[in-house]
Parts: sequence; structure tokens; C-alpha cells
Amino acid sequence: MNYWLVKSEPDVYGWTHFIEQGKAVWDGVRNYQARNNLKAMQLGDQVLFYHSVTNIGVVGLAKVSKEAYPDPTSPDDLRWVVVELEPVMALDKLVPLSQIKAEPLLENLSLIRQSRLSVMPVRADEFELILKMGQISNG
DNA sequence: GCCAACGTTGGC
DNA sequence: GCCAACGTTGGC
Repeated sequence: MNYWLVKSEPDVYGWTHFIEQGKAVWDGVRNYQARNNLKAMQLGDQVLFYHSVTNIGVVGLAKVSKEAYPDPTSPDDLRWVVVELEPVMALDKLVPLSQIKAEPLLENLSLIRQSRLSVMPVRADEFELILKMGQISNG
């Protein structure tokens, strides 16, 4: 079991859209490091869903429902891949970036160290702490 | 709206 | 292969 965090702008594709659709094809990733992370995702891996730009913070928990395959939005460019995600549950409360930054145990989180990376691994202890901060006790 | 960080592009 | 210019991301 691996843990991840994905970013999305809520004005473009937010947690509410995700819940309404019941699943998401995570397309449009055009960064090699993020792409490599998508490729490393395995069925059932748990994924923190993060809102960037507005309402900033971790809002929910998702899981990988289909592993990486070529991105259908770039049929002529085989470099890029997508995964499919399904919602698991919303956090009881948003875990804002400010709170993540203020937590010393999260200082090595990729979110903090590489602010522009949109798909990143999260350590198990970091993952569980963030869920706890969102008041989900038993991930 | 501004700007820092950073990835990409293109000239040399 | 270097690096300046440029575009994008994302926090504030």
C-alpha cells in the first residue's frame, strides 16, 4: 500500500465534482516527475485530494481504481499517462496548507518542499497524521 | 493582482 | 551543453 497526494484547482475540478461523478480520470498531467508518480500508483493505493489556489488544503480521501494507462487526451504523444481515482470519504474538516506548514512532523512533505509538483508520494506516517488532522481517526 | 519558483524552449 | 527568455503554477 502506497500513499499519494494529488492537487486540483477546485474551480477547475474540485472535490464536489469528484463526488458527483463518483470517479475521475486523472488526465492532463504534463510533468515528468508527476507522470512517474502516476505510473507508480497501484490499485487500491490511498490518495489525499488537495485543493490548490482557492480553499487551499486537503479535503478528502480517494483511492486508485485503475492503474496508469496512456492519456487519451494526448493520443499522439505517448509520454503521458492517466490513472483513475474514486472517492473514499471527505475529511470531517479541511486540513489547510497553513496548518500543514505549521506542523513540524510534516516539514518534509513534498507539498512543502516542491510546491509546484501536482502528484506526489506521501509517507504512511504523514498520511495518517493528515487524516487525523482532518478528524478521520481510522483511515 | 503580484511575484517567486521552476520547468521548458530555443539560440548560440 | 549552457543559459536567457518565457510560460505556468500556486501561495499570498
